[in-house]
Amino acid sequence: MNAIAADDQDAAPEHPGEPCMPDEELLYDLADLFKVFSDTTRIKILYALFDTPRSVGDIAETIGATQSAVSHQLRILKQARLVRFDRDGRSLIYSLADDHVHTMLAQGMNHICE
Amino acid sequence: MNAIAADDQDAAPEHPGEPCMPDEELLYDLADLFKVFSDTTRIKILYALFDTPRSVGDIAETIGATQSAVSHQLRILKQARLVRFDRDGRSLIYSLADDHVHTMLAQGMNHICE
DNA sequence: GAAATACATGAACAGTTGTTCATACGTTGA
DNA sequence: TCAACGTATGAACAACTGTTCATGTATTTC
Repeated sequence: MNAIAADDQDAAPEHPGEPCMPDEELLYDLADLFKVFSDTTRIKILYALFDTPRSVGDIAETIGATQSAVSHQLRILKQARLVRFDRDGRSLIYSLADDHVHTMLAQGMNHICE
Repeated sequence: MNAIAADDQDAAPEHPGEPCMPDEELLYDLADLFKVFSDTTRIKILYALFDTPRSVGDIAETIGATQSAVSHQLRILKQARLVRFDRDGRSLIYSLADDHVHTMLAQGMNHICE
């Protein structure tokens, strides 16, 4: 579910002060987005795909997790539109959905290593 | 620190900017950082403080939560160094720790509203 | 077609998380 | 000092999350 509040535009952003308080639903979506990044397995998957598209089995081997666990987490990453996949024979080749994901990861890492 | 994967089999660093697979511990820290942003109450608190330092009671009233719940979450935000506080009489005035927090929130919101 | 491969999915379980309730702590003003 | 206020904290509980195990589905090869 990726519902975006369509009927709520708060004040104009663009200052050291953002709008006061975004719509409740938007805040839920924001929390949900961060939640996807908040698990180690999913972070590992994202980093495994950082610059290399991989099959599910490849991911599992790379990060040292079972195929099932990876598949479960890929479902969540897919729902959040953080990864996408193409078919190659019987394999599904996953990759990061767009550069936004790179940015989010880099931003977080940047904060950690300040 | 700048720890790169220790026991990685193969690596193909081609993307400008980031290593292939960071150290396990760093990935845990990264997941933990995102985890702090992954709760609605904490997101509300951060937005309540986005451009206005506030006391605990003020925060609670602003976001519509109990004082206790807010205090519990502030402890987590403090531990993550996302907020700081100054004393004013018997009140504790909380504010965002630094601009990194603004950036993280904005980045996430940016992704949501793409 | 059947077997094999690659992946997805459901149920169940343990571990974690956030809230409420009650209470303790610390500061202020009389 | 004491009472009142603002905040922190611990325990308990319900809700959620991620893993494993078993099985199902889809695609390819024989």
